[in-house]
Amino acid sequence: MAQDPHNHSQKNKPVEQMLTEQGIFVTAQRRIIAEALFARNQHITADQLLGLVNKNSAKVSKATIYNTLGLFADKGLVREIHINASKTFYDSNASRHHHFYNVDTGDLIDMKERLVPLFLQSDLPDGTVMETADVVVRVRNQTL
Amino acid sequence: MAQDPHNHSQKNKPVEQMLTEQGIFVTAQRRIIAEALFARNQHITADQLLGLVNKNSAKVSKATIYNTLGLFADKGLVREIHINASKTFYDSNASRHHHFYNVDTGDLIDMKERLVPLFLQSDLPDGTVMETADVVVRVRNQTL
DNA sequence: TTTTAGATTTAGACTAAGTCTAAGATCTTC
DNA sequence: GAAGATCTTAGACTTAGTCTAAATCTAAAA
Repeated sequence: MAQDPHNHSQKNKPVEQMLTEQGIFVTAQRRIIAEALFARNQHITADQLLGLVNKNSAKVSKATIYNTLGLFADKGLVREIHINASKTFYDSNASRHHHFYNVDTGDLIDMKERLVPLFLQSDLPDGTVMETADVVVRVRNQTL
Repeated sequence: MAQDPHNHSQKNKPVEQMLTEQGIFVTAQRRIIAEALFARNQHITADQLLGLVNKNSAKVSKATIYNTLGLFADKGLVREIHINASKTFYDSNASRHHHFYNVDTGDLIDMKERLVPLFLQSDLPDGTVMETADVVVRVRNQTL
């Protein structure tokens, strides 16, 4: 059940406030993870975040990284972007926007807002409500 | 390098023609896989296709299923739809359309064509060309 | 028709992202 | 501080997908 905090600039709030506003109980590990994750807008994998958080001495386990990213995603604080079966990014900017993925370089690039499609409730399958709308446009380097 | 055969009704062509038109050498295994895959419009996983093809006695190996689906995707005959890290569908209808994914039921549902966004070359990152544009809208069952 | 070289297929080992388990730690409230 | 809930953890486990190296197939040359 994703909330939609429309957190265009939540990165400026203390992470404690971000979490409590979404009804997330603040723990030491969640604070550490949130500090690392929301320090800036970034596209990061679970593994990269694990490394970042434990850079000097282990502080948070792999299971907690996954649990916490899942929790944050449920609450709408981060967005999961599934590129393929073995590449999932977490986007610390959860505001409404989408992505270009360069298959040659592996870069994930933000899409300009005007390119984002809108889906109305009436467009959805009967009896459903929207959770997330993800657009990934795969591009490759132009061959001259 | 995905081609775009715009194969709205390639399912009516003999599979041999579909493959040769895309420059794919026809082998026994590729014919078996293509027959099963393009018999109808379907969203199917690699594993399901492996089971379908080998229903009575083994005919095609797992490696060949993956290799062939990858080849067909490269040539634009099927579309890969990445739902999450452990769920990838192959869509035997490769024509331009997108999907709703119901997280409660696991159903993947075709999106009406008018909802499909368009991306112009000028919208893409500099020096890149579009490969595929995938839209997956995640929905959940409405709670009354 | 045999040879040859390249392409294809295969079994099964392997990889790695992510999940699970069950025990321990931590917090809340009485 | 005891009870009970929630959270964290190490490390085992699962599983989709990849890799490898040998065997097979194909087309066409000799």
